[in-house]
Amino acid sequence: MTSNFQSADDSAPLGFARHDHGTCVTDAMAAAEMCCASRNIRFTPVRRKVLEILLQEHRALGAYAVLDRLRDEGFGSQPPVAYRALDFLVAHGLAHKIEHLNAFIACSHPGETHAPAFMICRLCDAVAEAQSTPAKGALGAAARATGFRIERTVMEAEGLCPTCAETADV
Amino acid sequence: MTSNFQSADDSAPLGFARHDHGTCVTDAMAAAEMCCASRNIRFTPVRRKVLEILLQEHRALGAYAVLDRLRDEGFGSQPPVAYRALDFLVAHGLAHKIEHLNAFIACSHPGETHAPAFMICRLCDAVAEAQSTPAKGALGAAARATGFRIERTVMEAEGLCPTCAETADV
DNA sequence: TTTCTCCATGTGATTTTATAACATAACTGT
DNA sequence: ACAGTTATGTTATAAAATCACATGGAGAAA
Repeated sequence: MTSNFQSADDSAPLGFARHDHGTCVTDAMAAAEMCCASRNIRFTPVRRKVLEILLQEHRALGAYAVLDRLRDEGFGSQPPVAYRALDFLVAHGLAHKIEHLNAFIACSHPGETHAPAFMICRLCDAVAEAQSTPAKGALGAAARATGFRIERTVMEAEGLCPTCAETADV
Repeated sequence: MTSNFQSADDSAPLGFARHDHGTCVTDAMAAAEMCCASRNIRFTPVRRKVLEILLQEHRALGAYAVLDRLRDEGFGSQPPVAYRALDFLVAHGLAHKIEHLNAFIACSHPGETHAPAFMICRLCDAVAEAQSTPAKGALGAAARATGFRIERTVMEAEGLCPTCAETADV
């Protein structure tokens, strides 16, 4: 079990809006292929499969949820298999880790170098990715003031997505 | 093991700068007492002790590191003891969780409502707390644009603190 | 003061998340 | 074809977090 998994068909939340999920997965996979080819990094079957899983589910997925799906597809079934593929995807900007959830999600803007920021709905677990500009905000100012050299940022907002916010309202 | 614990004496990194650690701990504890009293919440011995531990260490500490110290002080030695006290402190703004490290740190600005942002040195693990202004940055703009209602933010910058940046430079 | 209730603590067991260590296989460049 | 490197598979274990339930203490109600 583990996967009651039907969102793969047509529409699913991205940025809290509905969209054509079928082409979105296909397009993203194609973009990832290109990205890996141009950078001479190896987009192996496990890695490809993991990205596909993340894209299809289109929400943050725990490593063990990914692993379940990998096992179903005939890949290795031990944690390192999933973690290694996920680490690869994260390292190359094809996926991101949501620290607050200990979960992973496919990147919405692959290719571009970017500092992602996430909005995470605490009710329905939908996740939207936005671009942050760390250097411009209060954090950037603090870093400049203290001499801290920023290499990577984690920006996650927890709250209510538009849909759940409406429902929650009295 | 577990506690080579001498930073409690005099000076330690806060905001990557040295400061009088003795009075800093005392002052912060006093502020916490006041804060709890005025809010009618119970600042019990375990909770007090955990905050004291975090303040003394003055860096991000894992729950199990805190637990080790609690045991040494004669408190319960099972994980929930530490997690419950930490949850309490976090819930009331007396401490924060650094998601990226699965660790906890005493708040530098207790009392004030605030959206903390952290700068975490990946070499020496020093952590500095700054104030962020989520509503003003790119995240706030994205939230307004999509209708997302932000309740809490996690902002963590990983990189090099001034000291380590110097050392790391060629 | 006694009792009741609520909240906090203590403890054992378990779940979830992540890594270490090592053997095998597959690709890369020569 | 070979050596060197990089990826995969597997066993085992570590680290982080929660569940479930018993006990204890403070304050309110009788």
